[in-house]
Amino acid sequence: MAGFRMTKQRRVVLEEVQKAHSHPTAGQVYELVRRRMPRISLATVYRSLEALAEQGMLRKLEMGGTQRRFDGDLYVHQHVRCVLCGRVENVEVELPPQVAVPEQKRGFEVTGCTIEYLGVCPECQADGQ
Amino acid sequence: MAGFRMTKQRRVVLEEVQKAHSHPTAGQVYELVRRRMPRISLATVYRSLEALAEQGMLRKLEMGGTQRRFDGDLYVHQHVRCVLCGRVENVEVELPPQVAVPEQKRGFEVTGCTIEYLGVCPECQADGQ
DNA sequence: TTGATTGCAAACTATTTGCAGAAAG
DNA sequence: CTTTCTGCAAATAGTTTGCAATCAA
Repeated sequence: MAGFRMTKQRRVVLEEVQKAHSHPTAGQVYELVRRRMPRISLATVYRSLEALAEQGMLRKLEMGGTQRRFDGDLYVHQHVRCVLCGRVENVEVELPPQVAVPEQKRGFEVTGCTIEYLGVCPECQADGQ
Repeated sequence: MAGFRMTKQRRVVLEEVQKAHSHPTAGQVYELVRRRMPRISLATVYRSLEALAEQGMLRKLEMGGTQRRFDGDLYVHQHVRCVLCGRVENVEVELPPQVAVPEQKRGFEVTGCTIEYLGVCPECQADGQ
């Protein structure tokens, strides 16, 4: 449970998530990393993403949609997700305190608050026409 | 694509989601429905939930976590999700207009906004001690 | 050295699909 | 009747796990 080791694989996974300014899924990270390390396994990518998120070096996005996504940008922000293609982009939202501040709700000890906007991204708007 | 038929199976699925004041997953709905219709198949439950959501008779929750959840309560509200057990409860949140109102964001045509609180539910708090 | 990590393959979980027969309208 | 729906079984998609070999500290 203790010693986290920064292996070559984990370093590459981290770098790729950071420079992908998209919010890649594990599969997408795998494809990116594979260009530099063809022999890495998908399982290692999953385990690396998990371990890096646990270290707080990247963020695992807790949002709707089927697949999990990862974000190398640790600055606090919210997201818009395209309901058609699943693409996720950052948005700056002024969160008024009565929304943002974690508090007791229904007996839950609240630790976080996520705002997710849903919509149609520019590309899908174009495709739709 | 057109004619929706209210079959016996769909009626039971709808009733069970409505009276379960939890926010059941497809598997949970299957278990509930099976008590009244032992021969129903899981595939039918999935297809019924999908069809009923498409009719607007229940709501498919777009939120974090592994499994999809369904909500028979059509009144607008937000949710708290337990990060340990996945349980979801309703919360009333006053959404200030600058947060709630769909608008253009990053070129997206925004159609909705979800707020999800994350935390630890009372039961898991007790277990943790 | 020694516990943590990797690659591989197999296992799992949640969900979807093809199809022939059954039922709704 | 005709079209939609159901049950079953098989197929997918995404993610996780067991294990022996390998590597970081």
